[in-house]
Amino acid sequence: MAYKSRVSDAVVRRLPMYYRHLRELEKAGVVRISSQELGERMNLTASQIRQDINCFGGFGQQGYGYHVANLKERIGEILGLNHQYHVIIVGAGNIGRAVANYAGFEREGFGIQAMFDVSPALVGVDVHGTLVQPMEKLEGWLAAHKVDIAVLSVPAAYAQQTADMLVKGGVRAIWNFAPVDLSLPEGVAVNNVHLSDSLHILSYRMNEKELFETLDANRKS
Amino acid sequence: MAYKSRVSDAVVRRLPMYYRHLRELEKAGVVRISSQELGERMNLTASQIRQDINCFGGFGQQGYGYHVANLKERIGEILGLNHQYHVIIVGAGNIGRAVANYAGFEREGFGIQAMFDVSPALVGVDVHGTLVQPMEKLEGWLAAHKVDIAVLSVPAAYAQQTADMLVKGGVRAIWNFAPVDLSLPEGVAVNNVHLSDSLHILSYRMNEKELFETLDANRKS
DNA sequence: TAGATTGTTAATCGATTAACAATC
DNA sequence: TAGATTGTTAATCGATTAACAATC
Repeated sequence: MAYKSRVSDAVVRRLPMYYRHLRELEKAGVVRISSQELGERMNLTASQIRQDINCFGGFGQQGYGYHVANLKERIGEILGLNHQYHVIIVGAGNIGRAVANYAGFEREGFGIQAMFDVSPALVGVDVHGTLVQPMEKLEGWLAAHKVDIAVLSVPAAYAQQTADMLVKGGVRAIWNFAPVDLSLPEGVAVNNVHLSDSLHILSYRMNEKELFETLDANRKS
Repeated sequence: MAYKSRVSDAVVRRLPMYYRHLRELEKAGVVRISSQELGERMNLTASQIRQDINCFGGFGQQGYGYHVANLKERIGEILGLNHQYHVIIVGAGNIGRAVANYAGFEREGFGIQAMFDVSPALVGVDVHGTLVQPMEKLEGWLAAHKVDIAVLSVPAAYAQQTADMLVKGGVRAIWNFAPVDLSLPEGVAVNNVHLSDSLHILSYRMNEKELFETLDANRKS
């Protein structure tokens, strides 16, 4: 039976945002906060915040609000940030290397164990302390090591077949940077970073007003 | 009066996805497609596809479906991909450089005109044919050149103030990679690529089942 | 013309907001 | 205790799906 998430995507997408704001508040020395205040800060309604948080339990206290450090901790746990993850990067191009060099992830428990690429020019190169291995070694690595998360940053044309190999090798989650909608079996988590989609949305937004002026004008005539 | 988008965010987020799939179909030599078939391919209902497309006009034909190349072209126009954009990159760290090196954008009309960074180690470095300039030159550059889009890839702590300077300098759109929710005036478009949020969502999803088993167990007791 | 498939209106479903009783 | 603010139920709003008449 397919596992059906109990929490809507809309809520899940807001969780990291809560975490970010709470971390900032904690750093700023704020001890308690009401849903009202947090809502003003984040541009959400107080009601929505209380609903969101209550998907996971009652972490507040009537008459008081939420304890910032505690709520941050709880949401961190909900996000799975209290675990350690073994991460590999498949595809050591611009994006793969940028992810590897991003120091923050290591600190948060996402430790990069290995990197792979097809290009002979990249094989053997040291990226942030990890040597790039040839792609042929990927299958063997998966057989010999536990890998929780794979960063998939290969060209679009190879993304699906590489993902299949990762899944067969026991990878539980794929952070997908290839501009492709992967089809994966139940139980394997994915999240996409579609850079070009994001840029296209930006260019849509900057032109929307003008676009509808044109469309409306055409409809009249 | 604030400009209110006529198209919901849910629809806008699907537009680049349509564009991607139609481009693939065109490349594969598919001439026409029905909303039914496209829906199966994209995991959407036929009804939703027709509703989405009709936000912008009737691009199909009864009894026939949609002409792939034509619809792709129309959606490209809707996304503003028929324009040329002047882009600058502010912050030449890992992400800024990865974006600069990504060849696809240049081809799509997003031409990188300049790059800026505070770090003396980066100033003067050639990134994909563009020399990194010191951050002090940013204000002058904005005064002297038309800039459509700024890629904002500076540390979180400097993101808002840098964005303010960009807006003052006439930038119409910000592609924000800093893990911050910027506050910007009406009329300036933003789109965020929050990498760490995305990774946190992934880690949530891979742990959700287990999380609720724990939460449910705790509730019983 | 008959068949297919859109464009569009109506029905349903889910997410957000409002309201308020519970309780710290 | 009185005041504040949550947790939670009910009302509203918007997005998705279904249905079907229009039309190629």
